Amino acid sequence: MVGKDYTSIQKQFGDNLQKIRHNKGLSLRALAANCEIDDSKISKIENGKFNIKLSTIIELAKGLEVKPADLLDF
Amino acid sequence: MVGKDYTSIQKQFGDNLQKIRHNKGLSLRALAANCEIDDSKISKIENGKFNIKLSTIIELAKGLEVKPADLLDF
DNA sequence: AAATCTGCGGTCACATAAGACCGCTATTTA
DNA sequence: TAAATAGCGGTCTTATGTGACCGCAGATTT
Repeated sequence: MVGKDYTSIQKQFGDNLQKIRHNKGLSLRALAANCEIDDSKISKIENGKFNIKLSTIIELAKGLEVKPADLLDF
Repeated sequence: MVGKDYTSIQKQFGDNLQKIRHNKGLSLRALAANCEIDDSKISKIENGKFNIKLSTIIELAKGLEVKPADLLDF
């Protein structure tokens, strides 16, 4: 373990992402189709397994049709 | 060039970051001291040279005393 | 029962952010 | 005029996110 642990933030982000996706009534594969991100990866993100990059946040927001800032509103 | 190009989004993020930093009257080194991120790296981020991770967005927000979402509000 | 959908876990090569440095050029100030 | 201060560019190693896959269990639909 070299750096700090960010799994808590990753989980918060993931929970928020999943909540928004459910609100939009989208399945993992449906969202995946909208944003060119593999569905298994979105699953991992929702479960707090990744410290994703800015570009991925942008893509997810696009696929969900929300503002990028909304994904960080938690 | 393997993936998409996100420099435009990186630049927008960087501009926004710099604007907020200036609003707070902080120098690169002052902000760096607040968030444990090297000042030269913050400079590069502000100039759109990095596709930073979620954890870095969180750290910058902490150092600037703003909400993470504010950094994506552009 | 069979087909489909949904969420999720794992693999592997590759690209790149992170982290910790150094040092230069201006500009400001003591 | 010397010394901080501010912005920025470059280097090197290491850690890890990305992208593209595969396959499975459980629920739902036909």
